[in-house]
Formats: sequence, structure tokens, C-alpha cells
Amino acid sequence: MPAERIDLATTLEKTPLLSGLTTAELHQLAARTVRKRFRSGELLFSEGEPCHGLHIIATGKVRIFKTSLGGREQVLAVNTPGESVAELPVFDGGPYPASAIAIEDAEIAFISRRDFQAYCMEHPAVALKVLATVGARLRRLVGIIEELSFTTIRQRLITALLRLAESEGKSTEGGIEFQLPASHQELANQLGTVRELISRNLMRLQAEGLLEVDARKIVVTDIKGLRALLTAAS
Amino acid sequence: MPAERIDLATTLEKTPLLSGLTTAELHQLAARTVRKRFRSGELLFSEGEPCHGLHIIATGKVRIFKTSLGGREQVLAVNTPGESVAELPVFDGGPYPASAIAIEDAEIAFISRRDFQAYCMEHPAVALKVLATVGARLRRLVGIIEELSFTTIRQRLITALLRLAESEGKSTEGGIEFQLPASHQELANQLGTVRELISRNLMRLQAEGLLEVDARKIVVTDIKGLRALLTAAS
DNA sequence: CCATCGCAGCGACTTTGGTCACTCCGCGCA
DNA sequence: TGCGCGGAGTGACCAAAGTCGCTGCGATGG
Repeated sequence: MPAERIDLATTLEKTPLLSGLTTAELHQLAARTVRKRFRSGELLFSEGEPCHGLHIIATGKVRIFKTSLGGREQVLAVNTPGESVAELPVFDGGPYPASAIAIEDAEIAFISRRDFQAYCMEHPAVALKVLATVGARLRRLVGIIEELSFTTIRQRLITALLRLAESEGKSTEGGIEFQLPASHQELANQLGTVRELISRNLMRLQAEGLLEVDARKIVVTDIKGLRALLTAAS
Repeated sequence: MPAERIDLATTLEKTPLLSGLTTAELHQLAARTVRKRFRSGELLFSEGEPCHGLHIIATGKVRIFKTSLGGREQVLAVNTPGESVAELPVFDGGPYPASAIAIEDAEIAFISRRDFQAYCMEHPAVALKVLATVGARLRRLVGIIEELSFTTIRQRLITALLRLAESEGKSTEGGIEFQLPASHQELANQLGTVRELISRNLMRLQAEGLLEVDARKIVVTDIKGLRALLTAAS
């Protein structure tokens, strides 16, 4: 058995979707997976294409998004190693509802629809796991809907900044410091808007003395003030 | 065995979620369901509550929605008999992501989480069915996100009108005629906006000669023109 | 060393969405 | 008959979002 197979099995082992399987079962599944490689910027699939199988990310990052006629993008999710992509169309037989693109070089374990469905029939516990992860996905989508429907871009930006500050921020004398993980354009796509508004709103927050912006470096000087803006907002 | 049990079994039989089961299996499941009744306007559950089980609509209509602090509502789905509600939190163990309210008097078959999960373990085919219906739900959510993110209220209203014209419209000399199914307020909730904008946009379309509004009666006089507005829009 | 390119900043402007504060109408009911 | 109420229409106004067009900067590569 080639090293590649073993690699795949260890990859599969680390995905929550399949946790709790015996190694024998994992190898059995690994035998049916195909390894694919994608360069950064390459599409895994496009919206509307028929769905052929399940993708599990071994390395790299994948962004799931919708595109409008006018060229605007709305990001639905950014997935990292261990996560699966497009669990759902695998089961309902429809086309992909959105597109997926590698935003870093990525290695993907691919399992065909038929194989994975068959596997779920034999291992109902896996089917339930799939349901659970799909649940998480659905929650995120509802969250996006909530944001789009109820909040202003300013508020969405603030939430995003607070999240970043918590996860990546380092405390310095000036305040909590971190780098924006992507271009303004990308951030705009995630918040469902355009580049200029990110720029403007960042400047505005700076003018209000809540943070300092230096290109991509952000220093939050008044995190309580930021939080207050979220709850106090009309 | 009381008539009620038999009723439940026939209700279950008609839900796509469970189609393909033998009658014996249905009765087995029916034995574990509880019948609940809700008056129009009554809440089935509220956002954030822990989820206790699966609801299957026997009669009536149920609206799933999110509420904002400011009192605005965003409708996520309106479900009718045969459809199930909240399949997902049943499996991922989290709280309900949204609230559900009966908008007509409704009878609901309720199955507890434990029972339904156990049932899925024994009948993997049911688990796959659940996945398929969840898939449909996810598609609708993605559709909502797309609308919210990419389109104006005017466009959303037009799409809604076209959909209604197709499903409920009757051809008359004047054009395609139908009744709005609900108040402007309710329509606004579904489109993620407020009453006034529905009113205004309807008036605007009337002024443009595409349709005629008389209280809740709509007569679409130029359906091609309406469609054109959707595709031609910037 | 200059040309190019992608990213960011920014001002001026338009459109869209939303709020407020009314009015009007029809209906049921005391 | 008059009252209240809910749904709907509407004008004035304001804030948010989006568009356009430009500038400037820094990296990259001929």
C-alpha cells in the first residue's frame, strides 16, 4: 500500500465529520478517495455545476461564495483543513448552490457521491455526524442573513474587527493590535459590500478615536467603546 | 389503538421526509409521536430555546423567522403540511436558530430528539432523506442571502410578484390577476424591509404602467416588462 | 530606472432604504 | 351613529449604501 493512502487515512481521521471511526473503517474509506491539488486561485467547482462528490480539505483554505451579475461577491464561508465542503449537494442531488475557490494552495480528499452515500447507509453514525456539521453550516448562513437584514455595514465591520481582535489580537501599550487577514476588497466581499465602504468606515472609526489604522495594521485603542457601539446602536 | 394513532401514521406517510417506509415502520414511529395543536399566532418555539424534537406539520402553516432588536422581522421560510420544521437543531444539539409561529391553526406531529435520532440510526435511509430535505432548506437560505446581498427591494418585490403571478395568477382581459396573500407588513417581513417601501414600490410599478394595484388585488398588465426589469437591472 | 499593476484613500455625487408623522378608508361593535 | 382599530397611502426628511473618478504608494519586472 503506497504512502499516499496512509496519508489520506490520517487526513480523514482528523476531520470531525468522520471522527469516531475505527482505523479499519478509515482505510476502507480512504481506498475510495482521490487526492486532488488546487493552486491558490483555482476553482474547486462553480455554482450551478452538478455535484459529483464530497471534498475534504487536507491543507490550504477554501472560500465558498456567490457571485452577482454585477461582479459583486458574497462570501458564505471560508473553510480550513479538516473541514468538508459541499456536504449537502452530495445528498440532495442538486447542483452546487455556490462556487468554491482555493485561496491558498490546497490538497483535497475527494469522495464520489455514490461512494459516500453508500458509506453513510452502512454507517448511520456518519450520517448523523454529517447532519451535525451541516447544522453548523446552516447556523452560519442564518447568521449571515441576520447580519444582512438587520445591521448596517458599520456594525458588521465592527463585529468582524472585534472577532479578529479576540482571535488574533496582541495586547500592546497602545491597545490590541492585529493585521487585517486580507485586502479590503476581500473583507468587503465577506461583509457583502464594496471596498470603499470598508475604507470609509475604518477611517470613521479612527476619527472617532476607537482605533488606529496603518495600512493593514489595526490597533484597537478603545475596545469597550467598540463593543458599546454594537449594543447601543438604534 | 385509538383513531388518533392511525391519523398520525397517515400524516407521517405523507411527509416526503419519511416516504418509502413500510406502514409497519410508520406505525412504529407514530407510536412515538405526540400530537400538538397551535392556534394561529401561537409560537411553536423561540429562537435560542434548546431543541427538544422534530415538528412535522399535519395541517396549517408555520412561519420561521428571525427578529431584530428593533422589532424588524426577517422570514426564513413558510412551511405547509407535510413539511418538517427544525430538522437541524435536532441533530447538532444546539438551540433553535430562529423562531416559529403558526400563521394558521395548525396540528403538529412532534417526535422527541432521542427517538428520532435513534430511528435514524436504525433506518439510515431516513437519515439520507433528512439530509436531502435539509439540502433544500439550505438552498433557500442561500437564495435569501443572494437576494439580500445583491438586489434592491424593488427587484425582490418584482420577483415575488412574478412568482405569485405564476403560481396563483388568473389570466383576464386586463392581464394576469391575483391577490396578495398577506398584508403589506407580512410581505415586507419576507423581503426584509418595511411596510412603506412595499407600498411605494408597488405604486411606482403602477406609475410605470406595468401593473395595477387595487388594495390587495394586483393585475399585471405587462409581465414581459416586469421580467425585463429583473435582467436589465444594473 | 521607469512602466505597470494592484491596493488603498478620498471627495463629490446619486440612489436607495428607512423613519416619522400624518391621513384616509372600511369594518366591526358598543 | 359614532368610535376605535388595523391596513394602507404619502410627503418630508435623513442616513446609509453605492458609484465614479481620481490620486498616491509600493512591489514587481522588464
